[in-house]
Amino acid sequence: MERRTYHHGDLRGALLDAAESLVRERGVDGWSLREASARVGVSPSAAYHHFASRDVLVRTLADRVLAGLGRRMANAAARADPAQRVVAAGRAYVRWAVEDPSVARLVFRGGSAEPAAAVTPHPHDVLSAELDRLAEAGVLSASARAGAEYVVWAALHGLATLLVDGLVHVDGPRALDREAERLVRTAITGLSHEPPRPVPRTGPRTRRYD
Amino acid sequence: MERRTYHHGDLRGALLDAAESLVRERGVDGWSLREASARVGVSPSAAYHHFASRDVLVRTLADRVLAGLGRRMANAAARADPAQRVVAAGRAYVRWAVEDPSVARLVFRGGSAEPAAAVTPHPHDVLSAELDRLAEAGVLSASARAGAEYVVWAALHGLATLLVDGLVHVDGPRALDREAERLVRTAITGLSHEPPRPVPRTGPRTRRYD
DNA sequence: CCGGCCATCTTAGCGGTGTTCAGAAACCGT
DNA sequence: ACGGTTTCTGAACACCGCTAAGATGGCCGG
Repeated sequence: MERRTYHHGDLRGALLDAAESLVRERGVDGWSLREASARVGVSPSAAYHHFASRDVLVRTLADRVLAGLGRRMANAAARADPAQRVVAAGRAYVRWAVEDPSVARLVFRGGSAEPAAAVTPHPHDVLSAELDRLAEAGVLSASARAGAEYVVWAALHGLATLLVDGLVHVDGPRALDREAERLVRTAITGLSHEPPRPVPRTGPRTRRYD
Repeated sequence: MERRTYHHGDLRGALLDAAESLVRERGVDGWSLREASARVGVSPSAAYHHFASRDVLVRTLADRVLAGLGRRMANAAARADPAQRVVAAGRAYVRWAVEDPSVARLVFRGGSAEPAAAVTPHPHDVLSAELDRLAEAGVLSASARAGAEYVVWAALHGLATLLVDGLVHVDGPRALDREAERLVRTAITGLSHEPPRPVPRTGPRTRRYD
């Protein structure tokens, strides 16, 4: 990490980058702020002019990384066969987690830097959008659609975390995709066969990765 | 923490108890081994005669706590209406997590003290048993039954972790139960409407909380 | 009853951590 | 050229996990 000037230029961004590498290499907590500073070529205390604490650094990084997941899901849905959009988004979710488990753990751990963080597009929202399509297409009734994003999200998130934490193991990307697809397919057909409810469901509230 | 003898008697157990309280009070990582030792009334280094490291202490505690969840699920299923057994077990899973989020995070984080830990009954196994009942009752075909534990488990685990990590919020225990029930009902009906597969599915492997 | 053994606990200390704070260094507008 | 401001440094504090060497006292053979 060469540095020709006394002032760094973009120390804040560089620290986030270093932290992301360290998370990837050694896990969410397997590194120190001092180490990240050293990697950037700066004294330990320099970081405190950009982040109030190590924890804020980590949570800011989590926010930054989460947006990438949302984009990946949206892209996957966009380039998929119209009948497969949700499935594609779901597959992207768990693939992302498995490809980079440490970073995924970082994000899943929750706790955002800014409460009103504008993470766009948020995974929850791309799931919601796809389910809206399904409702318009008539495969989901109004009552089944209400809160449906939470059942799909829960299923995906569950598989992703079980894999990422090593609680469950699948061998190979093919099997992984199959499992993710089965999950969202099961959820969708389950929802579509749901007995109609009198009052539209409300479901959980205040989704946030914050 | 009085102590009349120089030797403690059951320092190992006392340390696990102290650690469990500390996890409950301040989160999985919001405490130090020194603090747990002090709470038990013992010098910091005493712990190292019973646990190779702080990490081993924590993972041993996780094992101990996990068995409680399995028992709760089994009990809930046992005392439930026969048609509601899986639902009851699932409800127990997410209730348990929400009632004691820090401890749940501890368990969910994974990593066991002994790889071959005989955690009985394991949550995965009680889910499996209930799905076997459903298969016998004919609501699940053989191909739908194969690997179904992972679908249900993933859904439950996803909701539990989303709640525990504060990524979603439901207000009140009623809403919580409703959500958990919807999840497993959706999964079951989704699985029961699954198009039959030629070869019985294999599904993920090596379930373990270790 | 006693002496010694040995598991158990303690004291002291090492290297490393997050964080603070006073001051040096370089950039920037005038 | 210079003063003010931003940005980084150096030293220090309290605490951490962990180790090594020694004190303590329950226990067992005599």
